[in-house]
Amino acid sequence: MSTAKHMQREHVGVNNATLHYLDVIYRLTIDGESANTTEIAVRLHVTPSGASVMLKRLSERKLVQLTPYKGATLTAAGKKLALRTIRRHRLLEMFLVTVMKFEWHEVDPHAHALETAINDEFEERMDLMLGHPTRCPHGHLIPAKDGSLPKVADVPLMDQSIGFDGIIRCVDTDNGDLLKYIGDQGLMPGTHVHLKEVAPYGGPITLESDHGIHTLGRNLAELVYVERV
Amino acid sequence: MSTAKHMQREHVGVNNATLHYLDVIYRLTIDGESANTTEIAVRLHVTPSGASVMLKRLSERKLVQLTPYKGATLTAAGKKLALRTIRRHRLLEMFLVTVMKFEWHEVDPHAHALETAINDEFEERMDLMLGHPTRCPHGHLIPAKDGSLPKVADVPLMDQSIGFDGIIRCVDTDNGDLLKYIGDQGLMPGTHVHLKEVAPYGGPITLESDHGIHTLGRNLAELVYVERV
DNA sequence: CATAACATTTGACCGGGGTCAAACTCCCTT
DNA sequence: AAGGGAGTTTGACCCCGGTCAAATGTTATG
Repeated sequence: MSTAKHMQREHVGVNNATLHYLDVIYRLTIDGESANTTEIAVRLHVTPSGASVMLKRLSERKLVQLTPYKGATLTAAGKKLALRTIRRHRLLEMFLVTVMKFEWHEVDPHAHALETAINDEFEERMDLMLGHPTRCPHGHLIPAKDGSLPKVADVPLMDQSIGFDGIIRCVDTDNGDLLKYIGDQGLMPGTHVHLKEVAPYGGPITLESDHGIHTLGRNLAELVYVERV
Repeated sequence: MSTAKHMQREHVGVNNATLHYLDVIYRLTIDGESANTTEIAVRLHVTPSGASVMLKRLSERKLVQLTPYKGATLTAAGKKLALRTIRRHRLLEMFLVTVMKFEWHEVDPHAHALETAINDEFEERMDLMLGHPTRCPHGHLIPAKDGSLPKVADVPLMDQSIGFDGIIRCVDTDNGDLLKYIGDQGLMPGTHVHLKEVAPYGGPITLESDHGIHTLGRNLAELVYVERV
């Protein structure tokens, strides 16, 4: 009878904690590897033992495929929920920036808190207002309603050689400080960049953009994905 | 360290369930009476025994003043949290209608799901975008940041006599069906109405507005609050 | 190949928010 | 004043998501 309850969890056992686990496991298994317990625990700020117990529960709920002592992957059902959460997260980030005028380095925590609180109608209203965006403000892909991801030509900036010309497509971090620093230099998705120099032995790289010359440490440069023009 | 965790609960023990209890108790004690366990339970879709246990916990946390077998009221701390939740709920409703173009009969469940997920920054951003509104779309007062409520001259439509002229200020229900019905007739806050007739023995009333003549059953008419012009 | 180092799981426990059934208060009526 | 019925609380129990310490599995290394 409770409309409110209906909105908070449509399937029994699919609640905030569950969705956050699935989300993290999805990210850790994108590369095809299975996710190990400790890594999951770290990302969720939980002890490995706690994560271990939760993983067992998730596998009983058929959301996770668990091989004890080996690792976890998502089942089809789990992946679907993970992609839904990620879609909501990224739509929310876009919404927060575009509609509510938050800055790109502020939005991740808000989106995280909201991603498990909204429902289909809210998700669709955002999608509509934003004109069906395919990327979040940081350039991550927004899964479609059916879970599919657009094909893109993003490549790591650090795989390119000197002289490369391209457009920034994604800055792959949720660390607000780093994002603010990078954003303050105008190095956001859409910016045209030219790779001028790569210092040896893990040294900094030098980029040129419309906003001038930028020197980025290797750790920052590794977050940047580009598309060749 | 977890930013996300920080955003979800700033004080230990103040979580969704707690806030929803405080919210309900606040509403039940506005009239000065103390709230009885069964009524709280009904509103939260919980058994009276469950509510009883929770009330004890809330009183241990000094959010509720509990007199066993008598009833509950809020402490200053509990009231503050309740008012914050109500402020967020009503700002959200306003936001959903004004910015996201939801209809007034759709927004309550959304706002309910979101009211415990947002934080100060989000609340303030909405408040700013909306120009510091003092009422939600249904006309309920939005508590200020400090918990204070604006003084208003709302009176029940049903306390007025035939010939009364005034402006609808509030439609006091969260029932979507009723709201849709009432809204479809244009009887929303701001509408000028003239009380033409009151049928005896709990019969319907007849109103005149810019949209024409309306006949409302007593139960609906009792939800309407007006300001004399 | 044994063993150390590390990752993982288990076991005992906790708090939170529920359930149901039984016991208890309160208060109204006879 | 005594009962009875409604409302409330308690007790025993449940699931969920955690903790810590101990046991166990896996793997790399000398």
